[in-house]
Amino acid sequence: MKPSRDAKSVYIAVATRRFAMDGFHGTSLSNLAKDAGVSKQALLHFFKTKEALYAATLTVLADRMMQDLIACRHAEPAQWLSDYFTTLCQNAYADPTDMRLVVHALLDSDQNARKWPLKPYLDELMRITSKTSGGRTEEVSAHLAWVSQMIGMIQYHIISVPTVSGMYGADTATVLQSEMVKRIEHAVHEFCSN
Amino acid sequence: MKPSRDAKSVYIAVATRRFAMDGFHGTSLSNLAKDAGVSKQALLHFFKTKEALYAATLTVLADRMMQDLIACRHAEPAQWLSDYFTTLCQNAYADPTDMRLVVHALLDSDQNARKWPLKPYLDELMRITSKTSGGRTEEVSAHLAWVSQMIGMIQYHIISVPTVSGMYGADTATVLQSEMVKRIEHAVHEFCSN
DNA sequence: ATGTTAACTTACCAATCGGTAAGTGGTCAA
DNA sequence: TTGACCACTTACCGATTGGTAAGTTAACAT
Repeated sequence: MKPSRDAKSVYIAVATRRFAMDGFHGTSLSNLAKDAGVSKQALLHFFKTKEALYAATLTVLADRMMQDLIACRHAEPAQWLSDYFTTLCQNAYADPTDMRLVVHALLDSDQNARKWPLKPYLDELMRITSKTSGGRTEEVSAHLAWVSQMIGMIQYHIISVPTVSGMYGADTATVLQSEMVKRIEHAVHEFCSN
Repeated sequence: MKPSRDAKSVYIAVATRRFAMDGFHGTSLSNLAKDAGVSKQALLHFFKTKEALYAATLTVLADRMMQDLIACRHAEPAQWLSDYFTTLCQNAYADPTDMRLVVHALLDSDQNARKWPLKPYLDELMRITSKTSGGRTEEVSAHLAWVSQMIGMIQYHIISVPTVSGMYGADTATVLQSEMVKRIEHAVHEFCSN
């Protein structure tokens, strides 16, 4: 056989890009096959259905986001969060794929009982949050609210970049990006020094 | 003919719900026709293509959001913003259609040169923002950053409700909602008393 | 009464959808 | 050498897609 021992992960990478760009319904197996340079049955050989391939991309996405979070580990939880959120945002400017995929998955999640693999990632974020001075002994929902607010403003900001750029010009969009990073740092600092 | 003098707006209403739920690619003309109780050619009689119908729903959406914003008018700009954002969030709990449609449109916007009808709405929000004590004489991008952050956290929060509810239970999701409204008010107050 | 027009309907179309069935060719253990 | 297996292909399927063409029906102005 060909040197494609990791063909499966290649297909997932291709699918990740397409699903992030066009969503589940906007992506066809033919498109994915064309992107990967194989017939669509090559995909169906590894993933029995389109749904299964989609689920696989979400699982890999969840692992990747968890890794990125761990990679920013810092003794000071406030610094950890600040580093992570800012690098998350900066990386997304270069490649918004992951952020777009998460939002697409959120929009799809209600119409079928699809399991959500990002829960461990959210739990870890809440665990770090609870160790900051702003976290204290409050309830879980308070941590969840803050984490939800942070990743919400980041991910929404990322997916709105093309639109903002079209409305107000690329220059304004660029300034907005640095402005947004400042706001992220400010939000972390304000919460943790509560 | 039937009393359907306003059939066109009925079709737009049906399409709004469907597009908000399933996105552009996840919605078919057959579905829309079935929802409206007519043949799909009834839709194509008013809107030459599926794209045209989608564009019409976005235009009506933009008008509706602008109206909702104006309806909250208040002499004090900070109060205006606080009232608007909280009612926007509260209404979305009962009917997340509009918020979902906006996010779907954001995700679709890069793959074709689709005009963005929500610009006047954003401009109005920035105008109000600039009149608060927090707005002062700063640059436009600063207002845009704050407005983007606010509607981002609200809309993202709304579309994530089903997922959060599935992950942490309906009770936690309910608590999260009231927590989020508090965070909105806090964010407005913090910005305007800068 | 009659012609026009708006608001539809039925019939139909090529293209594409996700998915099945049946091979094909290369690798590797025995 | 052989046979099993894996990655993959070609061929094909019924269903559905967005959209066209040609009526049909009712309201209304003349």
